[in-house]
Amino acid sequence: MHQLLQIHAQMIRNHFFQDPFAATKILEFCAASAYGNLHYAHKVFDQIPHPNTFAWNTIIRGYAASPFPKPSLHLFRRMLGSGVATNSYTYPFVVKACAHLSALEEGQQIHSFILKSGADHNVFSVNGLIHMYATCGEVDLARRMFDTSPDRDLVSWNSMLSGYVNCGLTASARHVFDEMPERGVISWNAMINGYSKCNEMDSARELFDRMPSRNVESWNTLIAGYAKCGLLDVSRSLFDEMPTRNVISWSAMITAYAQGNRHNEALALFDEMTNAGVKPNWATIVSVLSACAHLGALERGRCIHVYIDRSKMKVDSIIGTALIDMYAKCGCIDSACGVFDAMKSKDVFSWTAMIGGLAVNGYGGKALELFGRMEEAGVRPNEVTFVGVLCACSHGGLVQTARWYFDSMRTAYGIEPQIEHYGCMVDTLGRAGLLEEALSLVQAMPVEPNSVLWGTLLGACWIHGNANIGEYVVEHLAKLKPDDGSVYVLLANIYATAGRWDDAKKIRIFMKSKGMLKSPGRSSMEVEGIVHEFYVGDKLHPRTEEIYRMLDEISSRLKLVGYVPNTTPVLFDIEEEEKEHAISVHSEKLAIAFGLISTSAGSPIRIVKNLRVCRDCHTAAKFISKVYDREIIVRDRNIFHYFKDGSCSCRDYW
DNA sequence: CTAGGGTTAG
Repeated sequence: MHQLLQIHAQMIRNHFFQDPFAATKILEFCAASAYGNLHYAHKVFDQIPHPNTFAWNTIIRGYAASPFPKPSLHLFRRMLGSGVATNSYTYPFVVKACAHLSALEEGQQIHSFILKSGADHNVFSVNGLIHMYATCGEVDLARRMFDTSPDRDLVSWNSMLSGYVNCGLTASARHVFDEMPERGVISWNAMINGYSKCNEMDSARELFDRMPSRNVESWNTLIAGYAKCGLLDVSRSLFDEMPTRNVISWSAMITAYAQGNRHNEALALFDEMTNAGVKPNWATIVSVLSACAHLGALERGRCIHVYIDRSKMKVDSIIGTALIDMYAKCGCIDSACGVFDAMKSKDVFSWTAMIGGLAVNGYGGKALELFGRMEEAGVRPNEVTFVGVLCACSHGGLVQTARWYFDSMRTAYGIEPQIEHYGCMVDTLGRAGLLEEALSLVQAMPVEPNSVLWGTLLGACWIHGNANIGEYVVEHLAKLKPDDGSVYVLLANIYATAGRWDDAKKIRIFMKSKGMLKSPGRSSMEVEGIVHEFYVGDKLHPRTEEIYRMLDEISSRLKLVGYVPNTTPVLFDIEEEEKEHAISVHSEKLAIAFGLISTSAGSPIRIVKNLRVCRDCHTAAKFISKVYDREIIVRDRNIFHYFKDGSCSCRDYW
C-alpha cells in the first residue's frame, strides 16, 4: 500500500491521469485489494477525466465483490449515462451485486440491458443471472436461464443446484445433482448443505462419505448441519477429526455450542482457538459475546469488548447488539447504554436489546421512554420489541400501561400478540394480584397455553398464596410436564404459605411415590474470568472448607442483627434445626460466601442463578449487603436483584 | 457456484 501511494503521488505530479490506461492500472490494484482500499480506489477513479470502459468495469467490480456492493449499481447507472460502451465484462459484476443485495427489479433491468446490448450471451453473465434469480427467490426464472443457455459449464450447474438449495427445494437440487455431467467439490458441498438445511443428516452424511475428495468447506458444512439438528457431539467429533481447520470451522463449532445452550463449552473452545493462534473474526466474536451474555460472564465479555476496540473491528449493529445484550444480561446496564449511545447505526435488534435490557434490570420507566425514542427515530418495532415493552410493564407493576401496549400492538402496529406477549400480560396481572383476570385471559386467548405460561400463573399464585387457582393451574401443568417435580414443589410451597400443611405433606408423599425430583438449584459466579459453579449443598469446590466456614460466620453475624431463617419452603419431616441447615446451603448462599472470600472488599458480587431466588436467600442477601457492605447482584431466572445497603431493587416483588 | 452471525414471556 505504501508503494502504491508513492506511485500515485508521482502520477499526480506527472499529470498521468490524462492517460486512462495508467490510471486504470492503479485503480485495478486498489479495487482488487481489501474493502478498506475501495474508498481510495474510488477517489482515484474520480480523478480520471474520461474513464474508459475498462476503468468503469474495474471500479464496479471492486464494489460488487465487497461486502457493501450497493455503490456498484449506482456507478453502473452513471456509466450508462456517460455514454461509455459496456462490454461483456461489465454485466456479470453488476448482476452479482444484485444477487448480493437481493435486488430483483434492478437485476431484471440489467438482464434486459444485456439482451438489448446484443452483447454475447456469455456464460459468465448467464451464470450470474441464474444465481441472481435464485437468490431473489425466483427459482423458476433461474431455471429458464439455465435451460435456455447455449453452453453450460460446471459453474452453471452449481449455480442452479445451490439455487434450489437456497429455496429449500432439496428434491429438485438432487435432480440437478444427479444429472450433472461432472461434479466438482463445490457441487458435493452444495448438495450436502441442501440436506443439512432440511435436517436430512443421513443423506448429507452419505454424500459426504461418498465424495471423492473433500475440502475444509465440506467438513464445515457437515459440522454446521449436525449442530442445527442438535447433534452437537457428532459435530464435535467431526471437528476433532478434520484434517485442517480454518476460522470458520472454529466459529461454526463455537456457535453450535452457544446456540445449543452449552455456553461454557463455547468459551472453552474459544480459548482453545486463541491458544492455537487462530484469530477470531466478526462471527466468532458475536457467538462468544452471546455465550458470555447467557453465562453472565462479565469479565470475559469485557475482554472481548477490549479485543474489538483494539483490533479496530467495526462495531456494526450486530456486534453492537451482542455487546448491549451481554452487558445487560451481566447486570451492567450503564455499559450497555454506553455501547448503545455510541452506535452509529442502530436497527430494530439494537433498540429491542436495549429496551429488554433496561426492563429486566428494573428500569421499566426508562425502557418505555426508550421505546418512545425508537418511534421518533422511525424504527418500526417488531414482535420481540413488544416482549421487552410488556416485560418493562410487568416488572414495574404498570398494569394499565401494559393493557394499553398490548392492545395497541395489534391496532396501531398490526402485530398479532403471540404466546410470549400473553405470558407478559399474565405475569403483569398475576404479580399485581389480579389472578382472576390473569386466568380469564389464559382461558380466552386464541393460542394454546404452554407450560411456561401456566408456570407464570403458578408463580403469581405463589406470590399471593392463592391455592385455589394454584391447584387448577397445576392440573394443566401436570398434563404438559408430567415429570417436572418443580411444579409440585411450588404447589406445596403455596399450601405451606397458606398454612395448609396437610395438603403440603400430601404433595410431598405423592412426589416421593412418583420418584420426582426438583431440579437442583445452581448458581455461578465468575472470578478473574473463571466461572465457578455451585449446587445446593455441594462440596466439590476446591475451597469448600473456607466457604463453609464463611457460611457459619455469615449466619452468626446475621442473627445478631435480627435475621431469622425462613424455613417455610422446606417440607421435609425434619427438625427445625435441620431445616435451617437445608436452606443455609442453597447454591446462591454458597456463591455469596465464595464471593466474599475471593473478591476484594468493595467490589460487587455478581451471581447467576438457574431458578428463582428463594425467600430466605433473598432476605439473607439483603442483610449481607448491609452487614458486609457489599453490592450483591443476582441474575435470577427472570430478573435482576441488586442488593445494596439492606434492600433490593425488586422492592421484594418478584 | 459451497461453510460460520445479534434481540423473545418464567
